[in-house]
Amino acid sequence: MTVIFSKKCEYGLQAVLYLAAKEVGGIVSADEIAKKLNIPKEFVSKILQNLTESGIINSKKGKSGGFSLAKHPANIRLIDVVAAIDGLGIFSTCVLGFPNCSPDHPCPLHEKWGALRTSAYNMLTEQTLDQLKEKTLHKIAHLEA
Amino acid sequence: MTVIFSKKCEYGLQAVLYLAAKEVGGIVSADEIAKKLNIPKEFVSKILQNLTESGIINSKKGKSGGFSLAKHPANIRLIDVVAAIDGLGIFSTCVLGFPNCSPDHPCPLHEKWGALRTSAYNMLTEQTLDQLKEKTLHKIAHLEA
DNA sequence: TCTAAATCAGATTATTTTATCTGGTTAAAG
DNA sequence: CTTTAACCAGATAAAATAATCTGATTTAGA
Repeated sequence: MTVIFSKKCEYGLQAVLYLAAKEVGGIVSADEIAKKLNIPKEFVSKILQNLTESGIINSKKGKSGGFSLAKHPANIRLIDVVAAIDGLGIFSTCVLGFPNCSPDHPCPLHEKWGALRTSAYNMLTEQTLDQLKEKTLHKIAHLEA
Repeated sequence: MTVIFSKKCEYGLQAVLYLAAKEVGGIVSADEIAKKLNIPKEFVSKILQNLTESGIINSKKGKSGGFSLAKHPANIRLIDVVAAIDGLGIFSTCVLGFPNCSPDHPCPLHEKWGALRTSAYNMLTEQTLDQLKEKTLHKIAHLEA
């Protein structure tokens, strides 16, 4: 099998989208996120810790604690989450795994893949959490089915 | 880090491109492929065996044996190699890892990602080994640098 | 015929990724 | 002040991927 984002990154994206779909500033526990998204709790907790270190979300300790977005959802782009978890290597390394793939020594797919990759990068840069709120709410509503 | 194709698939693509860059019908040993592409020999051997089972390449045993394309390079598409090694799951599973991602219950990126994914699929379907021969030769020429 | 060079098949090892566990710290609420 | 529900930190385990090893078989050529 092949992958675009690591599981960590997929879960991280799901989690921040979930946070954004709740009220702004709302605090949500890792337990709730894990249950609603069907993600292993311990795993998502670790990911949420990472995102807290990255400054994308805030954490509140102690009883009735949990996580909330660190910025307004209009100011959190999907690419920020990807960069924090998987890094941006996917947008620069050679799709065929050739070394030194560059305009000077391009791999056979350099141009064609580069164009697609740029489109993907731009899309992830344009899409912010607030723009996806409605769609996220719809998706979440159908998760138990 | 994140990945598009598995290492197996990257190496497999490199290997068939290499075979196509050599004369049609030419036989190349796993050893040569491994050395030229800087791929672990035992690993690429296994991959070449897989591609032989898939009918993409032929193998010849014994002394002066090796591998050659099973069809004319104009009839081998990159998507064929990807399908044989990684499968086509990447073109159907949800980029965010949500379950049941479909037109009925789309994830927040369903449409936008779907468009990009289709472009990628089409590109890999259109590109055949012969079309990439010149570019492959150029890339190979600069691999030792 | 014998040897060398190659593929083939299956097992094994190493590394990375994914997931879990254990115990500690924090803080709200009674 | 004590309990409880949460995050936190680091270790560990499990699974998947990447890589290697061992020995067998095949075949061209001296």
